[in-house]
Amino acid sequence: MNNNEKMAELLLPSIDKTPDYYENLYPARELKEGARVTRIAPSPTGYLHLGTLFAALVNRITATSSGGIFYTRIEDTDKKREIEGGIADIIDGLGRFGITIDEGFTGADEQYGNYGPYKQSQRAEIYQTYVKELIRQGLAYPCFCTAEELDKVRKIQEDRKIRTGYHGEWAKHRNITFEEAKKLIDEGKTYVVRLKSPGSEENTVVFDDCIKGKIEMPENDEDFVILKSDGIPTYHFAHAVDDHLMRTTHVLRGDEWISSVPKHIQLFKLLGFKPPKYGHIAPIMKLDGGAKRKISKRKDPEAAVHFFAEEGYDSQSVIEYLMTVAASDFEDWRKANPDKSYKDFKFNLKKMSVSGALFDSDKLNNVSKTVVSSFDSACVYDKLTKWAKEFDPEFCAVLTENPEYTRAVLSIDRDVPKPRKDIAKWNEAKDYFSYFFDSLYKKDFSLPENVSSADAKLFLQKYKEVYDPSDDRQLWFDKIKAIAPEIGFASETKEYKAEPDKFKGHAGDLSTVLRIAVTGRRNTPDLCSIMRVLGKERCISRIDDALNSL
RNA sequence: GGCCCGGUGGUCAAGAGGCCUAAGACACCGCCCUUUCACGGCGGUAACACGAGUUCGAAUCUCGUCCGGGUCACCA
Repeated sequence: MNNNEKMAELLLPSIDKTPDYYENLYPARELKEGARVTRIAPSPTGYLHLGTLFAALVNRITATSSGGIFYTRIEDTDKKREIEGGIADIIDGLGRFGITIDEGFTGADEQYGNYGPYKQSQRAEIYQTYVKELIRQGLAYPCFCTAEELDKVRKIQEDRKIRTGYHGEWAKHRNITFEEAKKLIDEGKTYVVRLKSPGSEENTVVFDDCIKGKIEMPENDEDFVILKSDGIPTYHFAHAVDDHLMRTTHVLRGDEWISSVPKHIQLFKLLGFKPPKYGHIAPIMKLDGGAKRKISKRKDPEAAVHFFAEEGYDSQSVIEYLMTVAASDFEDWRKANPDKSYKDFKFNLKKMSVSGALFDSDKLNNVSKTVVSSFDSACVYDKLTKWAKEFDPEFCAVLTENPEYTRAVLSIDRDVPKPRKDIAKWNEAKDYFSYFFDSLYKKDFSLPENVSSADAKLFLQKYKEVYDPSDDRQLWFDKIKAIAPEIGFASETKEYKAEPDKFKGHAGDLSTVLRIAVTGRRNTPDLCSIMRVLGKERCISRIDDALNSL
C-alpha cells in the first residue's frame, strides 16, 4: 500500500466498495436521442419558494418537450438548517401547481426510481466511496484547520489585499503526510476532506451555458471542502456524484451557482465523469424602495408560494405567469393557441432572459383574469368554495348554504361564449359577489350626478309596475327605455348624445339607478341576469328599500 | 475589493451591422362598442445608460466609464 492508499484506509476504513460498483448499479439511461434528464434538488430548509417553483417549471418543461425525465432529489446535507415538514411542503407544493414528477421524491416519505436513494442523507456511503477513491489517487486530503484558524488566515489575506481562500501556499494541510494525519486523528482532532486542486488561477475554463451563452472564468485553484467533518459531502461534491450517477443531462439551476461552475467542472473531470450541460436561471426580482433585488424568502410574502394560495390565485394562473417570464415567445404562442396546455409549448432555453425580471403583479392579475374566465361556473364553484373553506370559512358557509343559488350567481356572464374577465383571485370574490347574499349585502344609494333623487324615485316607482322577472334581456331593457321619456330621459344613448341639452340623461342612467337600488353599486355584470338570480321578492324588497331611503 | 453576468419605454421584452422613423404584452390615457363595469376593437404617451472607437452605415461589434445583480462557508 502506498501512502495515498494508507491515507484512504485511515480516513474511510469502513468503505469497501469502489466506484465501479456504483457505475454498474446505475447504468446509463435508455432514452431516445436528445431526451433531456433534468431535476430539481431542493433543500428542505424552508417552504416552497417562487424561485424553486420557477426552476422546477423550467426543468419540467425542458424534460417534457424532449421526451426526457424530470426527477426530484432532496439535498439535505445541511442538517442544521433543515426544517420539519420542509420536504412535504415542497413536493406537495409542486404537485399543487401541476408539476408532475417522473422519478425521485413524490411525497414526504415516498421515493420512486432506479437511481435512488434520492435523498442525500441516505447516500453517505456512495459519496464516501468516491472521496476514498480521490484520496487514493492523491487528489484529496484531510484538513484539520479549525474555524478560528481559517478566520485568521482570511484576515491576513484581507489585510494584505490578496485573494482570500484555502489555496496554494495557504492550504496548510495540502501536503500532510499519512503519519501526521494519523497522529492528529489519534489525538481526537476532527477534520474535513478537501480537494487537492490541480487548477491554476492563470488558466481559464470556458463553458457554454444553455441560457447565458459562453462564459469564461479562471480555473478553480481552491482546495474546497468536499466532505464535512460529519462525513456528509458539501453541495459541490454531492452535485457531481449525484448528477453523474443519476445520469442528469441538464443542470438547470439558479444563477447564484454560476460562480461555482469551475469547481464543478473540475470535480467532474477529476472523478472521470462527463459534465452535464449547465443552464443558469436568472432570479425573479423585486423592487424594494428604489432598488431591484432578488426576491427573498425572509422579506417578501410573495416569495413563499403559499402566498398565492392564500390570495386565491389559481395554480394555473401562477404557472401561466411564470411561463411568460420564462419564455419571451410564450405570449405570442398563447395568443395563437388559447386552449392548449402550456405543456405543448415548444420551450427553448435560449429564449430565457439572461438577467432577472421584476415580479409584476399587474401582469399576474391580467394573466389570471384570462385563466379564470376560461373556467365554467361549476369549476369556479369548486375552486372558490375550496379556497374559502381554507381561508375564509365564513364566506364558505355563505357560499355553500344554497349551492344551487351560488352556482346560478357564478354562472352570470360566465357560461357564455365571451365570459367576463373580472376576477383574478378568489379573495376578490367576497366583495365582488356580496350583494347576492343578504348577510354580505351593503346598501349604498348614491346616485349618478345627473339623476335627482325625485327622478330616481319616480323611475323606480314606474319600473315596479312593469317589472316582470321572466323578461328576457331585450324586453327588460325595452321597459326601461319606455319609461325614460316619461321623466325627461332619452330612450337611446345616441339620441342623448346628439342633443344633450334636450334630456336629463339617457336610459343607461336609469338602468344605473335600478342597479344601485338592487345591488347597492354602480358597476355590475348584466343587471337583468342578476335580477333573475336574485328573484322577484328580493328585488322588490330592495327597490322598496331604495324608495324609502332616497 | 477580486471574479462573473447584465443594462432597449414605468414593467416584461423583440432585436444576431442596413429590413429600426425600434415590434409586441402589462400598466396608463383617449375614442368606439355598450344598460353600468369589464371584455373586445382602434389610437396615443413613453426606451436603445454614457463616452470613445471600428464601419459607407451601430441598439447590434470593440474599449472605457457609470449603474445594477450574483458570488467569494464544514449553506445550499
